Amino acid sequence: MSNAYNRPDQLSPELRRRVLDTARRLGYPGPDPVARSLRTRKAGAVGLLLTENLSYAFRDPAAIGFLEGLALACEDAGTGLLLVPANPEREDVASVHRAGVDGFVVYSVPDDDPHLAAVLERPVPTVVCDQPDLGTVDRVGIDDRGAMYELARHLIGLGHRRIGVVCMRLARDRNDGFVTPDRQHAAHFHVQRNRLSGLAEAFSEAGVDWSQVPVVERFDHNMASGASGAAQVLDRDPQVTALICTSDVLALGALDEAARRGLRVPHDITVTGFDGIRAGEEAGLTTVRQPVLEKGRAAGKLLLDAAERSRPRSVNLATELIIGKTSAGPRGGAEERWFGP
Amino acid sequence: MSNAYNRPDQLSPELRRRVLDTARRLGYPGPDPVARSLRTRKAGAVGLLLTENLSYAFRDPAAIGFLEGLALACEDAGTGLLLVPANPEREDVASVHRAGVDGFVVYSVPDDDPHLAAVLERPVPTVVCDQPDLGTVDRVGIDDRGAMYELARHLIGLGHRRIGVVCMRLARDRNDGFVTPDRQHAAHFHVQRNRLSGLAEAFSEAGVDWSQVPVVERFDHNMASGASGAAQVLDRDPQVTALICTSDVLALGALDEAARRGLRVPHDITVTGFDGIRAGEEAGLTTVRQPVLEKGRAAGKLLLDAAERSRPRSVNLATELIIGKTSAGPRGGAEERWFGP
DNA sequence: AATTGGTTCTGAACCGTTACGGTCCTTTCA
DNA sequence: TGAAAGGACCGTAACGGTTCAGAACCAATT
Repeated sequence: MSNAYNRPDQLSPELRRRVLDTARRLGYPGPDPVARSLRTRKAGAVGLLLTENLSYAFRDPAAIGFLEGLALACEDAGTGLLLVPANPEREDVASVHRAGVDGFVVYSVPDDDPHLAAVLERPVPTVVCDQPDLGTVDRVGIDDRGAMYELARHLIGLGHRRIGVVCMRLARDRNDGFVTPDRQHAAHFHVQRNRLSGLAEAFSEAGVDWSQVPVVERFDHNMASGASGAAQVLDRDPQVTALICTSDVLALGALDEAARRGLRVPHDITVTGFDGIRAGEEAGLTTVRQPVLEKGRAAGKLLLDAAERSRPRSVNLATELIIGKTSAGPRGGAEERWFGP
Repeated sequence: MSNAYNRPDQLSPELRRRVLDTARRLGYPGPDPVARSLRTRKAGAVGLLLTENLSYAFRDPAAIGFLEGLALACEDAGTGLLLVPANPEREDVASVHRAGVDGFVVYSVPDDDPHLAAVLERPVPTVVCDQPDLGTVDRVGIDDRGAMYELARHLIGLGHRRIGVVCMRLARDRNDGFVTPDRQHAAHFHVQRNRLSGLAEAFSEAGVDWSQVPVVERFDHNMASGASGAAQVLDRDPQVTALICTSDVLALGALDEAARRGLRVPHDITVTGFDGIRAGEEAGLTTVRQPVLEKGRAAGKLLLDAAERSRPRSVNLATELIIGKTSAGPRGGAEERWFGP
């Protein structure tokens, strides 16, 4: 029976035809995929866990790029890609338990996320992305800290000392407002924590008292948040010469807010982002480009190669500092370069 | 055992604790989702079948919108969303057979696609989207023909009689070039066939000989195709006053090509699209807006409500004609309105 | 003391498939 | 002609859970 469908070489064409015929006559719809999966211990799919509402993945350009890369890798391997619903509001981990998959990719969730914990308990290979290295599972990411450090050095070189920062959410609780150093340090989102720490390091080295730098957090990740975050920084300190955003989406919002206030970029104020999305490129945004598609593809490859069960691997992809048209020396002041201590 | 995990009320807390304890001690990772699915006959996921490489879904704005809507519906229901790899090149239907899902959503595949046939053979509820009404399964879509007819009437009202068309692929075989009336009529992509037929009807009514209208087909769906398609039309007949594209992405490419040729839009030439994507909106494109997100959501709802197994439903969503800045009367000629026969 | 009712717990059947090993039949070669 | 070899076919045992019937137990009622 099974052979008739899956292994035509194991039986005569005669019998095969007869079996298939009667199967059809009896209304047999073909082998049941779930039963097959149980028996063969292969689900033919990998699960993707994201921190956000499923639909968010389709609204954030960087997430879309990641998904595209991951889908590419799955496609190559003929595997399905199961988007696991993990509503961050409810602590409903059942969806993770219910997912019939051969492995998980976990993309940018807070390190204390219960869904992540649930995934790690499942006895399947896992790849975490944009997360701290857990030591027990594969990881793919970038050097967020180093990349942001480099961007900061660029701004410092231009002469910026009085800056403001707009960042994405740092933890699972909503905190739309200024961020204490404590909260920065304890941030549960690995990516944001490292980007901020790269900034802090560079500016501290340049003699800036980091604890005095206004850092504004926004829970929602969209342009409106970038705009209102920028507004909050500018209201607190209208003298800032540079607005550093931890994502391009936020930076595009900040550009909107600058325009609304009649500030010319980069003459009156410098704005920078992070990610290297298309819309940012078109706006000439100074940013750090990260290979989002490659990240997704690498995660997929890592997961699907898990056959060679060596010890957990950790790959860092290269980033590139893009100097666009939104950064320049502080207004008025002569372009003052900084050459280190 | 099962009860200890899933039905805490069925046994004493004492026993439950003991069972869970020994389970942990024995390294039992919790109930196996696949085995559970087999027994309960519920996979907790819906499958999505697209005509294109999986990764394409993340590159086309309309597809992304659809996915977002579908993901939203799945999220509400706590179901997973399985992207089924259906490489259109290979006729490899196995992925459809292997998918452990409770139902399928089929999005814009050619009506002779073997994957679609495979889905229809599976004994699970199915919703087709942007497909002809099969009568046997639920359907969601728009009135492509009517919407395009309306757009055509707008152009006819502006005075356009000499037009060219750039459309997406009409069948599974690649045909980058002019399209015969036969091929138009026999097109396997329901959406494209109906959009073209809406155009043909309106312009025929206006006295235009449709068989003389240059219609160019492009297999790949991106801006470059739109540009080269527009170029091919303009090379054949430099006198056309309007370029009608069957998608916004193609239209944006056509705008590029017009600019390259020094044609001012809409003064020298009118360009129209279809879909109502963000980038088109920003470009002021005249187009038909269709509610892509709603389409996805409706498809998901239809599938997940399938409990009430009434007869197959068919829903049409409303579209809206958007008159942008890319359409105007033909150059030189006085704006000449057409009031019907 | 026996019956009733209710709760907690145990065991077995089943979901549909694939893997495996055994039987049977045919062919080949000494 | 008989033995060995090989191919085709078939039956059965898991895979790991859920469900459900009924056993066992305890308390309360007749």
